[in-house]
Amino acid sequence: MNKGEQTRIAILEAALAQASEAGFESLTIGSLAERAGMSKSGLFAHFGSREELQVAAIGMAAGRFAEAVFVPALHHPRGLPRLRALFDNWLEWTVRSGLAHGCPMQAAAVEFDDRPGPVHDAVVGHYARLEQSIARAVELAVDEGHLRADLDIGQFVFDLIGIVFAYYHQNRLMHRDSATLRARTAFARLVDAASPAP
Amino acid sequence: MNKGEQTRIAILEAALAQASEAGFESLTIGSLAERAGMSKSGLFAHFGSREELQVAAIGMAAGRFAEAVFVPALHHPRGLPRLRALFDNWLEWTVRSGLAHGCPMQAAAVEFDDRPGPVHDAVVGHYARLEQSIARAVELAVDEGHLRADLDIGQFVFDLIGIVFAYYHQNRLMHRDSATLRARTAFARLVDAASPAP
DNA sequence: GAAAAATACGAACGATCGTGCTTATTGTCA
DNA sequence: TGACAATAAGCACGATCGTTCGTATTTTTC
Repeated sequence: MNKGEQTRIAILEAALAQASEAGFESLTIGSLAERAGMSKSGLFAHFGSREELQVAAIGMAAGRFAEAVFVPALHHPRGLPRLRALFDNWLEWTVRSGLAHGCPMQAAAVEFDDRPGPVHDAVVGHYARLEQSIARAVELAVDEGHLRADLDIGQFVFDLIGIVFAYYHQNRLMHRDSATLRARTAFARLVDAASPAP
Repeated sequence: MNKGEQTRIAILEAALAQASEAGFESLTIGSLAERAGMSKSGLFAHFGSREELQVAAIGMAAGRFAEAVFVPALHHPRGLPRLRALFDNWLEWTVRSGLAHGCPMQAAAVEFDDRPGPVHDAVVGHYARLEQSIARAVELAVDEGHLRADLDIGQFVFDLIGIVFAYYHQNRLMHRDSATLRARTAFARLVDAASPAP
């Protein structure tokens, strides 16, 4: 690998850590350079602008997310087991990826939900792909007969997103230890309501 | 009312609009002064620091929230009707309060979930009171016999938060028109599962 | 209406912002 | 190893950041 690429990765690594702690708006060239142990101009040369840096960081986060959530879930058999794995990985992915201070993607989602531009588009794209992948996994569970054939998949995905977001809120902001149990309980109820009639 | 107080309110009004559009981190003295139509120093004099301004803005948002969500809900009979009103108002409160670009409280929650300080504490305090008020409304619904006596109220509140957060995500970031219907469907299912056995 | 108090402004501060340049250092390949 | 390309640093820029201070203006009070 080129030297340039690996420092670029190191920079984005630092950027994700920073974004996890204090949001994407806190991604300034100066503070990031200090964290990465290099000069402002040296860091800046890897990206044409701050905005491109932010977009690259979003892409990096999306890659990490896929690695931590989707890849390991593929080792579980399709259907409900894989769906469960997806859910569990989704809950724990920030911690498992060394981003213990919150999901950077969620931070970007809130900060850029109404600011058009490449960063906004990157975030929307990530969540669109995420929703689609989840929907696909639910579809497989229906095909396998693990879930009802007449299930409203879009509604199922909506409910799932709600559980995860509530979990992050209760866990990260409110520091409620009960969050994990609550999320699992909610998931169990969701699956139960979507199960085939006996 | 003092002249000072009313300009202070006007400033905080502008601050909420700004925070709704681009988050609390974007609340700079300069841009806010321009939006409020006064000088930086003149604006600054109303608050000892930027942090105090942010805390005051959180307080203002909390007040607006209570006005838009809780006060009108009290006009509905206690129990399920009031709970429904709370839910509906919660979904629509930003639009109804002129903060059409997103919930400033949610922005603050994500931006300050891991940054200790007065702003963090203010946000946590708001959500703690919010949870408690919702829990009280659920409790009343149980007392009225509208919901099961053995209902896990904490879990119910968790689920409700999830629905609202998923709604804001789908509505504001993803611009899905289906978000409202999805949220209402999820709420109906939540209430149904919590209803007394027939 | 005059005196006192509250409020707003203008200018300036050191620091940091994002972003260009130019120069040195380093890595890569013939 | 030498030549060339890639990468990092140094420095400087205009702008803006939060904040302070002295002064002008307005509001309140007597």
